[in-house]
Amino acid sequence: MAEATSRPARGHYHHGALRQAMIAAAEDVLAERGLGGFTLRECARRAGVSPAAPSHHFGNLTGLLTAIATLGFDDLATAMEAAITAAEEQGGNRLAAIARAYVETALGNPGRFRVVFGQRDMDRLDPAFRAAATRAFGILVREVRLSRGLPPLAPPGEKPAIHVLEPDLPEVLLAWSVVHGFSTLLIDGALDFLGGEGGRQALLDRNAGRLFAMLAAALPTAEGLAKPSGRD
Amino acid sequence: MAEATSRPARGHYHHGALRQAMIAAAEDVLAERGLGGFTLRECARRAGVSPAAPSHHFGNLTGLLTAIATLGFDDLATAMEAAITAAEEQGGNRLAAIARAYVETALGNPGRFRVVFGQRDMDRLDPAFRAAATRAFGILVREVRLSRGLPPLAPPGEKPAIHVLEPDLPEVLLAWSVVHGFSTLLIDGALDFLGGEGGRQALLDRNAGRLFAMLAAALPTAEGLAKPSGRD
DNA sequence: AAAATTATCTTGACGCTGTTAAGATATAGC
DNA sequence: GCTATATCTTAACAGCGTCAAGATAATTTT
Repeated sequence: MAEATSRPARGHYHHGALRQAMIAAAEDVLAERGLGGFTLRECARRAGVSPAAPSHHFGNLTGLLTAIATLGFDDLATAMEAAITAAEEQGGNRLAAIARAYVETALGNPGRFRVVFGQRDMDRLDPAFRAAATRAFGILVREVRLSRGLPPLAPPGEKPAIHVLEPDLPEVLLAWSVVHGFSTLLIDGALDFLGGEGGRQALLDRNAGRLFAMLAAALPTAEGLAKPSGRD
Repeated sequence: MAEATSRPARGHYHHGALRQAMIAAAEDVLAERGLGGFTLRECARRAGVSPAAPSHHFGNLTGLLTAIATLGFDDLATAMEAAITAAEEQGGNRLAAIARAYVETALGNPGRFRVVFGQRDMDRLDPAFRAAATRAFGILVREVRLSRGLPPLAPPGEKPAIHVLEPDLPEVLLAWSVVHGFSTLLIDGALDFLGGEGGRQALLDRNAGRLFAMLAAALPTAEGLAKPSGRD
């Protein structure tokens, strides 16, 4: 689909919007063939340009993958925030909601998820990528703290200072590890031997409830400190 | 190192022990260059044979990676069992011990760990691989049940029937997800932005204690049920 | 408006990869 | 000692990412 986002106007030269066409092609290839079947030449082919063309926009393959990873991380954050909104309205557990959104996103496009977490060369120090990563991480930190009855670290909009959250780090790591681990185990096929009907999605549907409920219950609530009294 | 496990006796033909030489070379390459820098030709080069030679022993690259993955899974299981033994003698928490062993193994050779979990084409249905995977999974299931005060599913030595452990599946998934997620986040560099002294190993050392303690505490103990009656 | 500059894309080539077919050589069986 | 089989080499193939050089389009300058 999205043949090339815009055909070469007349001749062969000057695609015009190659950067976004390459990204669109890359997303398609990742969705169709996964990360293993992903090649720069195939993306260029779909965008209707020569293999050397993308170098002007991304430098090299690493640059393209970094761009994809940035978008992927952004979608991850967006999916989590949407899940929070939905949970707020329907009164569900917020932490379980973002956990579900995280795994669902990974399962929806495993190739892309693998790019986000650097299963192939990419630049983790790229500013845009770091910004997307920081945003998603900030959501997780905030929700973990809320789940424990603690106020957010900073007013929304500001990026959280990294060293400030040190005290909560183990709790955040627990939450992230659970959702990330479950995601990777699922998409890498490590759980396929469990069989059952419906494949991986069904495995998620069957176990997500209890799994994330245990996660939420595992985070120790801060009782005596701060304003809000913890329940339990 | 381990130049070729045994030099070509005289002429160029007939290495003699190519299979194990290839595996040794592959382990070296994975340790040195990681999965991204891993190639079949480089392994063949180190083993002192032509690029086409390994095909008689492994079929193709997938076959070699499957063999490596099998050994990797076996080592994972061995490390976990050794950790249990150590924890028994020193009175530590058994579940925390195998969790630590799992992450430590992953961090010790990330390239190999990635092969085990199929970041590159391999045959997950290979009998030897499945046996190794089942063994490691069996250890995890047993320890999760012990941690909850439940008896093992089957006498040691017999392979656990998969569908029997269904009731405990969420708990097992929680444990596996935590250790696997923490491992992959570490080796993929997703936590590097947290900075701190000592890098990833230090990050593990600093957080493993509370992280795995929370995991152990999160597994609900089976208090009154005794017999294998379903609960909840 | 014409010319010069810059950005963009093509062509062609390089060394690398995994895989295959055909031939050479060593080991094992008879 | 001859034959059969397993093992390895050589040579070639297509596909990969990348680079240098040249062609073309868009933009800016004059």
